[in-house]
Amino acid sequence: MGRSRVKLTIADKAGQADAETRLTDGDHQALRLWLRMLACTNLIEGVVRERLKGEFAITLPRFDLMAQLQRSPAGLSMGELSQRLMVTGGNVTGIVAALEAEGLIVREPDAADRRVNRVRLTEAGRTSFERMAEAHEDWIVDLYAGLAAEEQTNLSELLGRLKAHASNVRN
Amino acid sequence: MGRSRVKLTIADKAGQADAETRLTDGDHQALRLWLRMLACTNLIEGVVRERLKGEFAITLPRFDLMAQLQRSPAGLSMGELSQRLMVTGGNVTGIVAALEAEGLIVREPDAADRRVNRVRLTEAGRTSFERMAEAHEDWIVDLYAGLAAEEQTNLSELLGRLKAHASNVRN
DNA sequence: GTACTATATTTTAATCCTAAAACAATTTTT
DNA sequence: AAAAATTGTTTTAGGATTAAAATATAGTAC
Repeated sequence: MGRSRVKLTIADKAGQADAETRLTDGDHQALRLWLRMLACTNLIEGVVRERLKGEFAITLPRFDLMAQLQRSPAGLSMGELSQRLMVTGGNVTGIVAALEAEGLIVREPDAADRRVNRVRLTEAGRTSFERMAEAHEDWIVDLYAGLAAEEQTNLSELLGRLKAHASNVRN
Repeated sequence: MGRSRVKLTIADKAGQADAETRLTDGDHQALRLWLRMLACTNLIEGVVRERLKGEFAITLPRFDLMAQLQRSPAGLSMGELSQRLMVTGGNVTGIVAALEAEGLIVREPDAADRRVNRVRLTEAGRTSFERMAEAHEDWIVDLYAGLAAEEQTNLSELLGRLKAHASNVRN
């Protein structure tokens, strides 16, 4: 298990890119690969954030929360949102408060269980989200258009195996 | 350019994983691929953050900043750190202040240009970082061990092409 | 040499995020 | 039914992040 010095930059905002340029000879293949993967992901996520903000004046977390609500027209509790978004409850509280202030969602106490707050999109929120989601999917399709369909399948398969293995390692 | 409804969860903490499970038939291949990629990256980054915190009581941004300093023994200015980490100056100010308070780095005014603050690792910081960096590289190698060397090369090549294309799209 | 401009850094206000504590309401135990 | 345990949500304290404003110093133009 030879170990070389690690040279890395992990943070990599969409604005500029290239954590990789920091690497030196002698670094492990896996480390190089990781930095390249991180650079890719940050690049794409940065584009999405930038455009959501520039074209729709919304942040990614708020967009994600609205996406969950759109898929559950009957509404979701704070706890369900927390699970689906895989963030803490306190975090959901803040994002919901912001979206509610903008009139995109409403929050009403559950009749059956008074501990529960039920959240759903307003009509304005639903309309607004639909427009954003269309644009979002187009952006992603364009960003990945550099790879042919077969290559995308190939990439997906490799990532699936990586994810499966890494999930085990985590525990 | 057919558009289907977008169903997605982007946030994906290391603790649980799987933004993908939120997808429905009819979503574009690129969107599915993107969510899988995001899930992978978040999984691995989560493991790294968790272990850095658990085993070394340090955050990832602080680790990254120390990594830059280790590669520049003569020290770096705040602005150079900002460029290399690809974050804003205000962000660097905060991280540097925290690391300085822990005695891992020092910050001293530049003799030639009094606007400049020069930052470098202390001896304690250097020793500490070396131990962490070794562990870090081992973690990454293990996390990627589910893919054979050839597959890692293949993955790296695909990501390289993706990054090149997406970089163009961004502008 | 004074005024303008450019550069380096810090500060401020906003957002996002977590972990842990505090609260409130429901359910279970006894 | 009272006490205990569980569950859902919010609050608090600590980080990380950005954009934009404020400071401080350096360099340029006149």
